Amino acid sequence: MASRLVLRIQERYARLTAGEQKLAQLILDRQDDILTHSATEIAEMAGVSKATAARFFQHLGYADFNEVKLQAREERNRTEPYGYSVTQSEQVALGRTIGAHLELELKNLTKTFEEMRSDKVRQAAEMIGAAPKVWVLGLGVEEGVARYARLVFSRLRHSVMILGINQGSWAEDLAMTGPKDVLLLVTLPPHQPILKPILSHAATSRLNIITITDRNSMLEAQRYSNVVLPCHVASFALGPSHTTILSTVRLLALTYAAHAGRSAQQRTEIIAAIHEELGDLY
Amino acid sequence: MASRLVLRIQERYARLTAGEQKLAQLILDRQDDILTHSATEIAEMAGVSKATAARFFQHLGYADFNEVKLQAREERNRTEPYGYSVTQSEQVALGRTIGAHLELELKNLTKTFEEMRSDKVRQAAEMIGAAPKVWVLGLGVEEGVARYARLVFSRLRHSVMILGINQGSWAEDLAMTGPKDVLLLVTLPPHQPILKPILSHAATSRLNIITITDRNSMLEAQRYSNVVLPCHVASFALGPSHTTILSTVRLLALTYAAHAGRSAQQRTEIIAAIHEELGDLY
DNA sequence: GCAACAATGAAACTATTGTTTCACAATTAT
DNA sequence: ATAATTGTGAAACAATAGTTTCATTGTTGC
Repeated sequence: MASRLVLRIQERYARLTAGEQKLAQLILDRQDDILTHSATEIAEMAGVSKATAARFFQHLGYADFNEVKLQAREERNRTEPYGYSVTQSEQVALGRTIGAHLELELKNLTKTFEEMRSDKVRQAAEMIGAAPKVWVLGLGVEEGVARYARLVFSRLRHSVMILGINQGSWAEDLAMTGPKDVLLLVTLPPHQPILKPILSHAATSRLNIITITDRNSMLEAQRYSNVVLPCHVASFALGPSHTTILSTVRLLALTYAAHAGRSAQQRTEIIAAIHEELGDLY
Repeated sequence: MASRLVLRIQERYARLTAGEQKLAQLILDRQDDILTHSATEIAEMAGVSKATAARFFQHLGYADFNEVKLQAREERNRTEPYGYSVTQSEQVALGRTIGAHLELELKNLTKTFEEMRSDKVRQAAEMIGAAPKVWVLGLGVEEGVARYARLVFSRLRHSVMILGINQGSWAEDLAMTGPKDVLLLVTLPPHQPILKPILSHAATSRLNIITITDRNSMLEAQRYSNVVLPCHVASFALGPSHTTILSTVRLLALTYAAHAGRSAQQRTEIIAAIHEELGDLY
């Protein structure tokens, strides 16, 4: 970091006075502190007076401390980098249920994304980009997906919230919505009746509605939505499959991330850093 | 890095004045400069007056610039040693996004289920069948999936509950667990530290643990789990893909439904009837 | 068009940082 | 020992950085 300075210190270290050696040692140990700390702070940390510190840098050949700071800054302006990779594979084994399940899920995914209109996805991403707040709503089984969506998007932008996070808080939450806000709605049959009044209020508040739903509900959804992203949700049992729904949420998030560019990426990095700070293990 | 500051700026960016946006942009572009440059210098670089800069930081909620500097310094000390584990999403050219996304998700699904051992899945289903209670646990992003799983399984059997449904309720919930109960754990990196004590308690309580995780975490998971169902979760960005995770939850539920037979089917019918009674629309 | 209001930079003002002076203590040479 | 020399911190001083005030310029709503 502060290489010139360090070299100079090393060269003269033996001949430095006691107080100066304290300063020198501190700087050798924590080179970056020159960039971020004032001479006064460095003096304090080393346990010497400001006067000694001022003289120290002069003895090293600098006109004043400012020259030290500028040189260190200049030297630092040659650094960056990172990389990353993903998962691997292994063996094969099979069971009848598994095979059938896989087949159906693959078919759902393939159909869904082959039919998906990229212009609609982009339009949705742009709406999210322009929204002061983004509200996510999923009732019943879809609540899980909604929470997932909210977390994924909140890594990419600010002000992403679950609508009605507390039972019966509809009124309070709806009161906070405003024009251009986006409502990301995830809904599959059975559609719950409470949805109607909520959507009606959303229309009045001039929210933009993005609906992720199944193909059969698509026409219905188009009546109240700005953008509909329809999915194939065929399933043997347990009601519709949410696998494709979740995948579509991810596609939308990916598209938004590409749309938002640097800002989204920065946010992601910061959140990863906070995770590290919290001690989360990768 | 000046993460808090950047988050705060992102949140308010749209509402900032022209001069403040110049400052904001500069800081977003060159986050480290907060550490090394004076407010005066930053103001100059942004092309605004010192006054505007001073006001800017106050509007962001800081008492003075010194507070900004100190916070940035502190964060740097916490996070500097590590790199960021974020995928370079960059240009998955916008038009190509859907295709690339589909391709990756298909690959994840295919690999996952081709490698999945049907005996393990059946064993897990049987454990669920024999359990007095089933607890579902997913932290962070996995919480959404956990809630989904809980709802899907609660349509098939009684006593399926989220573990720690209320923040900080770990102790109360864990106190309710008993031998032979099943803990269905969904966890992907970053694995949160709180998991450890919970699993340790679970072991003591003789819970059977079924873990759904990624292949890389598999070995680790085997140490504390009775059954591990590993998934491929490769992703361009946004952290691991949960699509396969969700699909595996469904596979497990399907397998359990087949295992439980008539009892599960009855329950599903009853719940459908209740939905109708509530007026939900199919 | 014209109030009312918000945003801004210049400059006054305050706080902080950095340098120099000076008195004195510690060391060295004689 | 004692004088000369060197290192040091306190404090005076100087230079900068940061904040606030105030007049001016836009902007918005009517």
